[in-house]
Parts: sequence; structure tokens; C-alpha cells
Amino acid sequence: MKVSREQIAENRQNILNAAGRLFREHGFEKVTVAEVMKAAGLTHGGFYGYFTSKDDLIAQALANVIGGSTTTALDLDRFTNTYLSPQHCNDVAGGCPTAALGGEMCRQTPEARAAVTQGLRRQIERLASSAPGGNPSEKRQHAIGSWAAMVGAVIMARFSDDPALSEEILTQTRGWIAATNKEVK
Amino acid sequence: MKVSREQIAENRQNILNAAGRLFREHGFEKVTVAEVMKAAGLTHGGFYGYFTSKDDLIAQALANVIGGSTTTALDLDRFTNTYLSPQHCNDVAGGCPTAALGGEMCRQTPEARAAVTQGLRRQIERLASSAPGGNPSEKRQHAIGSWAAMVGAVIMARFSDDPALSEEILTQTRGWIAATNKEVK
DNA sequence: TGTACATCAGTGAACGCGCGTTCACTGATGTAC
DNA sequence: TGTACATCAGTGAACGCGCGTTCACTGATGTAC
Repeated sequence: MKVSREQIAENRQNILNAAGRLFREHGFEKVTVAEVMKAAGLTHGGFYGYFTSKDDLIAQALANVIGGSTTTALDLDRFTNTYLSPQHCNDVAGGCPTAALGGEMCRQTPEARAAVTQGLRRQIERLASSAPGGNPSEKRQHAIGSWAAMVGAVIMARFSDDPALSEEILTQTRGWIAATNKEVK
Repeated sequence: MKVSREQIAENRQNILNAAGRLFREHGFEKVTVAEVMKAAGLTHGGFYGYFTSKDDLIAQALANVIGGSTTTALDLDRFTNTYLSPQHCNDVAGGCPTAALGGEMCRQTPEARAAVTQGLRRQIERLASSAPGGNPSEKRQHAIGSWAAMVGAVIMARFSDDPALSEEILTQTRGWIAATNKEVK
């Protein structure tokens, strides 16, 4: 049956949100179009009214979850602690898309890669504004280095099958980033 | 037709090597059993004489590619420069399995995760031996922090669709790690 | 404002393809004599 | 050492399932009068 304009917009957003969570949790390949539609409260047949293909959904879901975060500057110390917390590490579906899907991104369509590259640029800029360092170039180096360490640490903490090792990776990386911050300040 | 014992051992190794490369390049899901067998010079029907399932192949291919590297200590400075080089960044199929597949590892079988966790432990120990720091605990923190940064940097450099940004991420992370090393020495 | 009708979002059955897995068969290997 | 035969790794056709995608149909929406 036909549906109101507002309902269409809401359904679209529901599909994108559901896809974003499911992709982060299970990866692009393991998630089916039917699962996404069901999670959004619809049936699979309606999918192609919203997207031209599954790849199109992937690109738009990434743009949605990345574009959703604000452009506000971040406090690097606080952000680091939140990012490297056990809570974030355990919340794959609701956590950082780069940590959950970054490894698969290099195999995605140009559209999808463009969306996450834009997100990467913005993230570096947000972190650089509050990074330690005497000049913009030093700040940027700190932002890139600590962002890389955060992403790598969460990925490794997540695949380790030993909780103690996972915990150690998060804690030690936090300590390491904090140490580099102090030294330059 | 039956085949000599040596040929069996060689075929098995060929399958594991082919799988290791294909998985790193395309991800676990996109690679088919038939493709792996073809790359190893065999037909797909013989696969189940070597492995009980595709998941079994994944676990054993990971153990093979990770167990293959030696336990020798690494020079952290030199290793960092090699790891964060454009060559390594471009060689997905022959490069670090953690960077290529780390993001998908948390969704794999317990056997596969056990193999890569063992590899992670060993890698930390190898790096820690040559890491800067006054005591083993400081060395270990440096090893973990810089290893996380290397993995994260290569992942992000690979998915960025802008070569200049990729290059910057590698270079800046290299510089950042080098800076933290000097400060403590 | 009320009514008739064209539009079109959503439904669910169906299609076709590809993949993991199975199996009967083949013929080289390696062993027993 | 040579020969006959049992073994079993490899082959390729086939199976069954699941997934992305299509499509004829439905019925609520929103517009034209």
C-alpha cells in the first residue's frame, strides 16, 4: 500500500540505521538485504524502491553513519579514553565504523570509499584541533598517530580471544597515547 | 588418481598458501573454495580430503600464515619503516594478515581467533624486545602502542581513495612512532 | 469541504545464479607376495 | 627385483540452499474537480 511522505522519509532512515548497525556487527557480506529490511520493519521486496543495489545501500549507510557525527572539535584526551574503553570495544554494532569495517573498506565501491575517506579527513581535523604540539603540523601528526593507534587497538582487542589481553591492549594504548601527549605539551 | 605422499604434503601447502593470499586480498567471504583449489592447481572436489569445511580452511590458513613467521626479535625502528612503507601498503595479498583481515577476525570461529591471538602475543613480544623504555613494562607498552598505530595506519591508508592522504598517514605515523621512541631513550 | 480516481510504496511469490558440499568414478601409488 | 592388487587422492557432475533481484498485485495517499 502507498505510504505518506513522512513515512517514506522515516522508513529510509530506519533502513539506513538498521543497515549501519548490522554491517558493523556482521560485516557487509554476511548481512542480507532481507535482514536489513526486516530490521527496519519492512519486507525485502520494497528495498529497490529506496536503493538501486546492495552496494548502493552500503555506500549510503556508510555516508549516513559517518555524516551523522558532528564536525565539532574533540577533546583528544577525553575522546581517547572513551574510544579505548571496554564499553566501546564491546559495542561493535553501535561503535566506530572504521574499527568495525575499516579492513573491508579497501574492497568496496568507489562511492563507499569516498564516504569513509571524507569521514577520515574530518576525524583527523577534529582531533588535530585539541592535539598537543607547537604548530599545526605537529598537532596533525599527533592526531594521525593517535587515531591510527586507537583504531588498531580496538580491532586487535576485539579479535583477541583472551579478555585479559584485550584489556591490556586498550589500557596500554591509552597509556601510550597519554604519555606522548604529555611529553610535547 | 592417487598421488604420492610428498605430492599430498606439497598440495596441502599450496592450498594453504593460495588461501592465505586470496583471503588477504579479497576477504574470507568473497573467496570461494573452488577459487582456492584452482589457485593451488587442483579441482574443487578434492578440497574435503584436506579440510572439513571452509571455516576449517580459514583457521588453518591463518595458523599457516601466522605460524610461518619466525619468532626472532625485531628491530622496532626498521620494522616500523618497512611496515609503514608504500610497498607494504600496496601489497595486500602478501602483506600483514592483521591489517588485511583483522577487522573480520572478531566474527570468525574460535579456532581462527585462537590462531591470530597467538600471533598477536608473539608479535608484541618480538617488538617489545627492541622497544625503548627502562623496564620490561615500559617496553611492552611501547610495543603495544606502536603496533596498534601501525595496524591502524595501514588499514586507513589502504581504504583512503586519495593517494596523498594515504601517503600522509603512513609518513606521519612513522614520524610519530619515531618521536615517541626518541623521547624515552 | 467532500468525492472520485490516479499514483505509487509496500507485499510476497518467483527467478536465476553461485556457492559449499557430496559422491560415484578413475587411475596412479605403494604394498604384499 | 618383479608382479598383482588394494588403496585412496583427485576429478567433475550434481545437489540444495540462500541470496540479490524482479514483478504483478494491493490498497492507502494525495490530488483534481
